[in-house]
Amino acid sequence: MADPDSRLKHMVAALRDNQYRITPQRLAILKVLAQSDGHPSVEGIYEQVKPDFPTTSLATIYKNIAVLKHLEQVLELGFSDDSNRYDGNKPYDHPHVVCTTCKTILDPEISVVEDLTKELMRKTGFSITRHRLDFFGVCPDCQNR
Amino acid sequence: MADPDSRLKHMVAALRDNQYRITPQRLAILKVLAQSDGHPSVEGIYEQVKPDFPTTSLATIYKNIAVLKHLEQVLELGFSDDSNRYDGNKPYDHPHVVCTTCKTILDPEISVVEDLTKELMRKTGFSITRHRLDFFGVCPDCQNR
DNA sequence: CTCCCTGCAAACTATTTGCACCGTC
DNA sequence: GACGGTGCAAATAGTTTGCAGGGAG
Repeated sequence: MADPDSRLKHMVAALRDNQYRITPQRLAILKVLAQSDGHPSVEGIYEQVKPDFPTTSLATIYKNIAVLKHLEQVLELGFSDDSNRYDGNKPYDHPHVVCTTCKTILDPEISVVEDLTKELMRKTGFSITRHRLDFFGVCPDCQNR
Repeated sequence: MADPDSRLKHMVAALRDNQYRITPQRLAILKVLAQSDGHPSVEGIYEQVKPDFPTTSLATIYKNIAVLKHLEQVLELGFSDDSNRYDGNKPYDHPHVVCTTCKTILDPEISVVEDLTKELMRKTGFSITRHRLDFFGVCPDCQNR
């Protein structure tokens, strides 16, 4: 995992470079995304920002996420049956392991993804540029209950 | 791919076995799902059923899909940024290759999925029961334009 | 001082639900 | 004939948009 503090600085720089202003609310959202290993939801970000900015609205969270997605500074994990989750640490495609009980999301180490992509391109003729690899199950903690 | 006709019979049998009635509309929806290699959307099913049943409503499609999901006779592929797609031929988890231009969805042959799952279970301690593996790119046809 | 950003409320859209009539079993 | 299914319309929920005031640069 990247150092959260350097991730934050990198995100701020990316915003400045593109003439986006650094407002306190925006900074608070960035901090949540840069520090979180937990892949927070919009609601989760909202809850974490609220203590500092009680009047914050969900619309602001959504608007900022849209900006960060556009600058490729956050990875959006959409789950059609659940709320979206966001990864500000590794804003690029990578596999996830999801606990269906406690909703924890892990970033496992996998090496074969590139090979797999190449194999598929060869077999299908597609030029593949993105992927979404999710595995669902129950985490060790939830198994022991 | 399974023989569409035998898939249809299998789906009808699954419904009968669970005391669901076979209405003409329901049968029409089953046919679309059993025969389609194209992984249709709700809207797509709707369009294909309409010619035979002009008064069909989307609600009926949704209700029937809910039944079929419950009986595990259809695989739902939710895309948070797009409408859901359905696979009635292979109603179990398997990888997909999606063309981001024409929205075609292929079922590629991949062998390593089981190995990958086992590796992840060993590394993470999760007990993994489901997966969702999507690769996105541009299909050969769309590349030549 | 300019103009982007925020936050409220209203709008939107895909999906779900309620209910009366219809048709399978 | 009983009761599950259909189809219309209304409800719902997550997300997006419009707009006026506030604050970063």
